[in-house]
Amino acid sequence: MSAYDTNTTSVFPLPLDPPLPAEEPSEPSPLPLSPRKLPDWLHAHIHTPNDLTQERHSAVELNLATISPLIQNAQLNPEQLAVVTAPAEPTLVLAGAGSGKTHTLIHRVAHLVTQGLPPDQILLITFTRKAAEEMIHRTQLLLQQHSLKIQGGTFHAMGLIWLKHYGGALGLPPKFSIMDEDDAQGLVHLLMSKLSFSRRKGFPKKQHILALFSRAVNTLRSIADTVSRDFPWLDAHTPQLVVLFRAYTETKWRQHRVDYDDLLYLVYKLLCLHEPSRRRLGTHYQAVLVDEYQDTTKLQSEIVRLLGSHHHNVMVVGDDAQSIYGFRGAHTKNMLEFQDAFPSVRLYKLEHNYRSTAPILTLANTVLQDAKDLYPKRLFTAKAGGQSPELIACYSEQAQSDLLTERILQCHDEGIPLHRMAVLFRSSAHSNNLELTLARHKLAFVKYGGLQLTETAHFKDVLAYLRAADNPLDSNAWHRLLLLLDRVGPKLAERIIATMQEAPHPLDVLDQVPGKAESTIRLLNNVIRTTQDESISLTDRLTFVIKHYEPILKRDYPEDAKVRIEDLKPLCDLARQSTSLAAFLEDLTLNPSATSSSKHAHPDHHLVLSTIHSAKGLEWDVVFVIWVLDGQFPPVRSWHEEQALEEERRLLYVAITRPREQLFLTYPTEHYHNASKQNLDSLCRFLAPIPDDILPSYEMDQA
DNA sequence: TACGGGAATATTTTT
DNA sequence: TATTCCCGTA
Repeated sequence: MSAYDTNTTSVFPLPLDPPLPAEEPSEPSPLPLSPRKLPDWLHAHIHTPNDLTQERHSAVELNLATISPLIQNAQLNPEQLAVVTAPAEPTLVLAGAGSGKTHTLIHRVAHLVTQGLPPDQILLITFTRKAAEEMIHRTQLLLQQHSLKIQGGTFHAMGLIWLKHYGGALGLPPKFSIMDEDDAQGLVHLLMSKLSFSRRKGFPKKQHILALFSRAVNTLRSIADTVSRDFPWLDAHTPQLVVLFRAYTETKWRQHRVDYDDLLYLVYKLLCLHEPSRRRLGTHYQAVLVDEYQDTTKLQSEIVRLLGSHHHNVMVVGDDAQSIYGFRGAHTKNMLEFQDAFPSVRLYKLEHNYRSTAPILTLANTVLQDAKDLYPKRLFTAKAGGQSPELIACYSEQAQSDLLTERILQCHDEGIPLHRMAVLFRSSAHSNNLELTLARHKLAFVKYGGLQLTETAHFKDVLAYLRAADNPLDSNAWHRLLLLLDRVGPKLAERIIATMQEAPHPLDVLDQVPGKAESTIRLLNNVIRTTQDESISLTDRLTFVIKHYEPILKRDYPEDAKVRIEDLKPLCDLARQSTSLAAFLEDLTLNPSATSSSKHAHPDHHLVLSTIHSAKGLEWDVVFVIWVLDGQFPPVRSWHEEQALEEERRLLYVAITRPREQLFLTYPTEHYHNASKQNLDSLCRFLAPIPDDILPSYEMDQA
């Protein structure tokens, strides 16, 4: 950590600069119109199987002497070994689904360590929390004591760490808090009404506005540009959106708060503009490894580029066929553009699938063969035999749930533990009926991707106390708290918050609010002051807050107040592990699953329900994909957008490549779609043209 | 200005 | 289908 200690105080003149120019910047070069055509450089670096053979031999001979037993024992195939022992230069690894990507990456880390690179100078970044956890965990298993020092996590988690140490150079205060999605929406909503951009005149909803802002930041484009590119139907509101974005940015900054995108954007800005920081970070990390690179946004790939600008020892791993975060600004072309950042890039491919049986892989390849804009790649497996996947038409949603329950129990009886089976679906709500049915049969399950405990009202309320204590400028927290009080409504709350923002001692303002709510506001203030008291243990403070909140909870939720109080218990357990209030809150916003993980400490005997997005990188013996009904998957709104449809196809590909042994695809043959007022009755369009010998289909009997 | 009732609406996916 | 937003009333 020594590299962090010095020179964080130098002031770089960048105070209230909004992240993006309000005026049009120089136009980035437009996308090539025929993205089907692959860039020339890609061909230049393609290793045909023959090339690979030569490459791998030289790699083996060169490095065998220095490879530790760790790597020799790892049973890497030649392609993987080539990646593991690749020279320290820009490297792009195209790794197909189930090709041992993580396995390869962690052995690459082991290789670097055995080559003498200090573990704390290796940076391992991924895009999702789950992938990060998995990778760090497996690295620890492999490297034991060394791994503790390896720097790794999600882009956002790393961003936070860097900003804490170097953010001062941007004028960022040493202490700032992180906004979650809800906070961001609340703030946008507030500013909208302040600026009287009423939704009446067709002004977009806050979710959409935020999506737009996020897109702009993640693609490094101006608001106006983003509107015309990605949100053309909002064109009439561009001037207001620009004003709103600036207000949003300035308010965040004034309140010492950063949203998810800021965690990346500010790092980007720091690396761009503050040479000392760039040099320090760039030389500190001697090797940068990025997983799931296909899900990287422009903003993230720029950070990678800047981090590697000194040593060029950057390895990125990904699979363009599994790029499923386009809605967040990721694009398959980001993967191909790696060359722009590092012209001397070498390309490696991992196409040997170790996960699935041949019939499953054939189906996966078939789904992908009509895909557009993808790097040509065909997975193969040595796992011969295996059962064909099955497509099963059910006559209703309930029938689908019943069928699944039956099959799951059947597999369970055949000796497959519950946690080695998973049900996957396009969107979270698709599992609602199934969840009820499973519960009726007393089948234990965990769900990834649904409404988390952290998103429930009572949870957010309690958190608001902690957040207000941690950062008295946090207007969302105060808004929430003040509205819990009787006789305080939006107007009064807003007035109080506005006064607090200006005051040198914000909390003192609360003691001087005249009017009917005077005493309750004072009481609230006392609670906050106590919560700030670092001499009391965090757990005790939390217990104190909950005690104060209890009567309010009983008032607002008289029916299930007891259940909700029970809900809050795990929070106390979690608090015990945190060193400070600030650390606790950070952990909670960046890692909300920590709450559920304590709740499901042993998901060992639980069936897994998951959105396909959350399932990426994971595998099970048996996988059921439900709701493969055109209109649900792919959703109706993607029907007329080619790009969106392509992403849906890749999403299906991700789902199909999850199982090791058995794959079932099910759908109800008929379902009324409320939003579009039409009846959905056809099979998912990507599966419909597939012949029976690849995907045998069955019809469920009427009960 | 707080609050409750009724109507409109649009409905992913993650950090 | 469930939320979210708007408006009228106390």
